[in-house]
Amino acid sequence: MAADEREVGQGDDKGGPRWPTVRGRHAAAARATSRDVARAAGVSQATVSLVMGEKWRGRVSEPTAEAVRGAARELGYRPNLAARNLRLGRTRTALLVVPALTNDFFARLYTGAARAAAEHGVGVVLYPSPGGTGPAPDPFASARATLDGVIASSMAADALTDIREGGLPLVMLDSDPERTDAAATVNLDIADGMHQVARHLLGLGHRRIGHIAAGIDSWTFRVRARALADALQGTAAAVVRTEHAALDVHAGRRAAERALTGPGPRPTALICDGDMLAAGACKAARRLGLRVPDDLSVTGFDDLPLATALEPELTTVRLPAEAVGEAGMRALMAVLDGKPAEATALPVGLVARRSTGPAAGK
Amino acid sequence: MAADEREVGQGDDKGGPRWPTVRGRHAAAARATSRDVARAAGVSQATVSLVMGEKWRGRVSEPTAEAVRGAARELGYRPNLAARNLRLGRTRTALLVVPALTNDFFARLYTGAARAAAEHGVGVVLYPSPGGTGPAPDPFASARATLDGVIASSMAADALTDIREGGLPLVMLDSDPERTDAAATVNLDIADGMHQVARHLLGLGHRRIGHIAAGIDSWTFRVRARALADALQGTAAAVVRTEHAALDVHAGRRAAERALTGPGPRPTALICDGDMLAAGACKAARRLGLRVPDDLSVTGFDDLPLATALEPELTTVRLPAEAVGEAGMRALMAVLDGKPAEATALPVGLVARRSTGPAAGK
DNA sequence: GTGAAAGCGCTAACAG
DNA sequence: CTGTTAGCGCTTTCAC
Repeated sequence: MAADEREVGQGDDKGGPRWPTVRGRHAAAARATSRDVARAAGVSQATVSLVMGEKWRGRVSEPTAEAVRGAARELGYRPNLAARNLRLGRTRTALLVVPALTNDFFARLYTGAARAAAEHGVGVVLYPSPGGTGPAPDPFASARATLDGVIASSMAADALTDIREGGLPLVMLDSDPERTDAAATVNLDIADGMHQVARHLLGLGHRRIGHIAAGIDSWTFRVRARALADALQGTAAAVVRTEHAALDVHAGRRAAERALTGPGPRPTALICDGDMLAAGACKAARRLGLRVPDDLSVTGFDDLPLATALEPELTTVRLPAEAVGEAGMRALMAVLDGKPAEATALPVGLVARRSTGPAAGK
Repeated sequence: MAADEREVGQGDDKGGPRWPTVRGRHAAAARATSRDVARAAGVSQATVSLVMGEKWRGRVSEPTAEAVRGAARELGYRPNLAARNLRLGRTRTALLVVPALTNDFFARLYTGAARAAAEHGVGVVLYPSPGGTGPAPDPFASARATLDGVIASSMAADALTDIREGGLPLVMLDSDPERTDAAATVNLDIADGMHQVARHLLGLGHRRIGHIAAGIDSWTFRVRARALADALQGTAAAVVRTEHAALDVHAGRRAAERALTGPGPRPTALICDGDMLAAGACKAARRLGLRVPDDLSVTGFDDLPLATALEPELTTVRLPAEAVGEAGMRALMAVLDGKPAEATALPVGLVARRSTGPAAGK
């Protein structure tokens, strides 16, 4: 078929208008190549390459350059990326692996990464790993692009073996900074975020705390549990109940129901590992006839748009997702340039809204 | 620099171990090529290509094939995609252009498209257009991959001129089926969805309806307004108020406040162009001391996870996003195969939940 | 200041 | 059954 296409596209190489013409079976115009442009402009193909690559200063005369640009415009010339990539051996493209698309955190992460990449003339291809935080199967099958490097966010440490096999530089985001062979790491100060939540609740007089934890085995959630325990250490408060849930509203609601109706004293506050879980907790409260925040305080984590879609709005921890994406991409660029990459931990901040209030009397 | 790399990687072409070795400035292993594999297996480079491409049956003996596979594994050989793409003239990669990443609809769209693509051995690269539904600036700068085709969802008709310039086959999703030069179109029966909403509310006795419309100039929202007017035509009910809002919760809340506090009789039901707007409407109601659904019924559109994150859960219109993505990708595959693509319109369905109820007695 | 030429790594036709 | 060969379109020396 490729041969057929050549036949049709180049059969009249030495006469008649070569372009536009029909290529293959669907009526798509055969793309002009730099040789076509050269011919049209009456220059050599190399000159076209020089001009199009903005490398002509002092090598090609101004009128010639202008002629080339004109011919290129005329023919609708667009350089063939496959050829350029092959020749250059690099693609100026990075892959961003995320466990989910649905989550606004990752959308913002992408935005930041794409911005930083653009500054370096690099593109970003998103790969939502089908297995969530678990093993990421061959992203090269999906994002078929040849890649210069990979950034992965919030994945389990061993989820990236397939990807690492590609031998590409890897930057890990929101992941265990210890147990990793990534070239660089960018993290959030998750522990501090949880400390802030705990202090906030402590200050409001809460002593019996329930923890709605994400039932996902990844660094970011392990840190949350540990930090919460740390923060409560030596205070009058304690986690009286921990319930695990998948990261969605329904699972969060059921976990919160368990936490609120289980044996023992009822928690006056529910700390949730994510805003989605917190939304579920709010639903659970309402169904149990508890008012938020009067009877029950609820905190989230992430500050997704969901946090302000609810009423009352969620007290939660704001994660600088875009900054993480930017820092991650910059780290990758540094690695690609052979510069040493330092490990970063970005600050996070509690956003106090209406879902938390003073602990109910007693 | 590229020259340097070649030097380092291939300087000892005729002696010593060629692989692994150091390439460029960062310590990444130079990738083995099919020639390296051929040398290691003691066969010609073409044979390697045949074996790796699963095209060896009846052309290469079993032992030879096994030797090649062994050598490839040994060397960690991965075919160079840039080279393959250049040679084949196609990349088996499609671009999916969406106006937003944050929206679960588009996440599901991607899932469906990726599944259908995988069946054809095709990859999907996601391009979240920075300008939302507006003009999509050069996605080729971002997704640097060479592409075989483009699928665009919910974009303004003239937002794709840059993309179309690439001369690639284009399939449009959730877009005006008339005013388009796309090779194929896949749509949702949005009008029917709005009709269902109207009938539902009519049946509950609502006569004064407010419309919280998306202030976005795209087909999908124009249809909603028109269909609503159609559906109410000749009934006892009418749209007493229309307010426009950007597609987020806050804007939705403000628009709903305007609709509920403006002059004239207050609507007993608010039809919203999207679940996010409906979430805003619910917040507005609560702030105005109105109970949903007792004092005010609210409907959404899309059936995002947000719809069930709220309490009460939203009555909304479920859009088969994954099916749209699948159909879109299949249409693109058909176009690429030169087959005629038929225009499709997928059915949508009302999901009645707790945010709608009987109209409050006059 | 411009052109000629050498490949990047791969596939597919063709020759043995 | 296996090897040789001719490029895909581009970038980058190197001659002129």
